[in-house]
Amino acid sequence: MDTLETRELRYFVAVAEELHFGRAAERLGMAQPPLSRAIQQLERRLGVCLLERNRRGVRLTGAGEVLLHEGRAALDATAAAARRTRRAGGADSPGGPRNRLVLAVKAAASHELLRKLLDAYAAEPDSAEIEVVPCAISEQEELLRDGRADVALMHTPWNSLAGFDSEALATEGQIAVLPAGHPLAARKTLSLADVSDIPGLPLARWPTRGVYAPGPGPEVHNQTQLAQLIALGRTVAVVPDSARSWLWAEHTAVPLADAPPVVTHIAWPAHSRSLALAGLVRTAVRL
Amino acid sequence: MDTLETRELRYFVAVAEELHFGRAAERLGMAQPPLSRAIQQLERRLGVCLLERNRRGVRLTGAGEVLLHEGRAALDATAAAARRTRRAGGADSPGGPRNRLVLAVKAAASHELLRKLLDAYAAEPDSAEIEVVPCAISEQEELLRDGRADVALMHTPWNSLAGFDSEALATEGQIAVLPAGHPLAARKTLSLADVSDIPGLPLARWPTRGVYAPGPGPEVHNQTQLAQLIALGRTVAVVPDSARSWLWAEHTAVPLADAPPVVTHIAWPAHSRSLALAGLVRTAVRL
DNA sequence: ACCTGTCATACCCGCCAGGTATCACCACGT
DNA sequence: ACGTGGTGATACCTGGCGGGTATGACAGGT
Repeated sequence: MDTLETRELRYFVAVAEELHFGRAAERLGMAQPPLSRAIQQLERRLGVCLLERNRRGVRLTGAGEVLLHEGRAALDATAAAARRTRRAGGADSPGGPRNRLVLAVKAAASHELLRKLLDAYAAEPDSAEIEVVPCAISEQEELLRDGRADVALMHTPWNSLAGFDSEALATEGQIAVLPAGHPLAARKTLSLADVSDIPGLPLARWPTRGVYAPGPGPEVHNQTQLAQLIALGRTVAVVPDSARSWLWAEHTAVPLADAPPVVTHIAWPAHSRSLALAGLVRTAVRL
Repeated sequence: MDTLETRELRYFVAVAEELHFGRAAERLGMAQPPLSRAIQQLERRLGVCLLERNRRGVRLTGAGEVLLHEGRAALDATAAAARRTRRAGGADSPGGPRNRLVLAVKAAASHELLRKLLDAYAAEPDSAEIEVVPCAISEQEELLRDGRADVALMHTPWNSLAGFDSEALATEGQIAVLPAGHPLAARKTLSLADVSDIPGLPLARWPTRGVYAPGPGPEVHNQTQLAQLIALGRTVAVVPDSARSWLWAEHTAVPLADAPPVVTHIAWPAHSRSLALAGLVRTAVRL
């Protein structure tokens, strides 16, 4: 009577994202009429109008927005249940695959810390196998939520720790990376205001979830591009202190006095009860 | 192919909790054979053995334990989606019911703070209606997770804030409540060690999720009972400072130097994006 | 051996999810 | 005004599967 089925949620989320029954049906691999009917039934069962069908297209109502957000979370949770159960399967078969943890990391971030963590954990008795999955920083939270990863190394303030349990592992300041010859490169320390508006040297822009914020600086999408553009005297960047390890001879790093500190956390789904995870976290906080 | 249906999760959780197909089927309002078949199908689709059926009963495998935990979380999330969508429905109908927030509080805890919060929020422009739901402290997290509540006043260290966003609102120490005539009642301050083992005056025991920890003290399940037993000289209790407001003349409160401080938080589901909630939180942190 | 309690199997039925064909509607062209 | 294309809704049919009843297989307790 009042239990939403996963199928209905999948259907609604597809329609709400496409705002078009035909395209949503195609994405779901089905015909359009049964999809229309399913959504109508969903609205009747919830006693709520989810979509506003006016001529030419569909719009979400307030309740529809709520169901889109909550439904995505619910679908993530069920997908996580399936994935984690599959991975746990066979763990009790004698001599079967070892319990395995999937660790999501932003590529090249905190790799010193990561190396130490992996070495220390592997030395522990009864340690599980760790599969390291490099991904974009904006994907880490999604991976944890839908069960593709069990634990992640995250960096505030870029990652949000909302909804996860976490332990802080390290704190570092931020530096401005300038072309070696630049006048400001001679300074002992700089402020954010100093570097945010240098004439002829705009701050580089990173994509956030695939889209670039508007601004004058060049769009970069990997660290090598950034390094080159700085070396060529075309841009400046603000990065955490540990990025010094990949700087070139043509770069100069100057500490930023007022930039927010970057904190590396180990984070995991709040309800997780895995012994292997607990061991990894214990190892991490002891580093 | 690989999407778990809500129905399957409901079935499995019932079986995993009962560890008995017959009783689980009865609880689900269905016959036992289709339930057996559904679980078998689930195991085949996941490619994982969830239950160990030996003679006489059923036991969970490791994968089964994982699915029980993760499945409960997923079911909570879908139930929350349905409830919150229903409540959001009608909010856009002109002149319809105001947007409403459900606030879960432990009965009688932080009632001074609660009163100030409700008054201050009601004075805000565009404030939503607040429905206050009193409940046991162990139920608050469940209410937030399955959508019966939108926000809660929680108290560390008794509540766990795992999986929620929160803001700390107030910190208070703890006091020992003694019978007025007791020798220790003359002391200016006490330590936990002082009160944990007073001859003839054992610490009262509160239920945690309905069950009492073993121990010598009397079992109490509400504040009036506790007050009376203390007044009769049968027990001692350790409570937060704000509990002074309900003490009797026959009680004496003595501060505890080494008890962990009690922090009152306002907490809400981490993914929540409600404007009304944001307003309430803003009001709360300004108090 | 018997009975008892457990879960699995066999078989049947009715419902509903999904497909196809079509309609109703509106915004466009001209 | 009139087609025309593209939208979501309706009508109707069918197959699969979720669910019920009856029964089997098997292990313990007596």
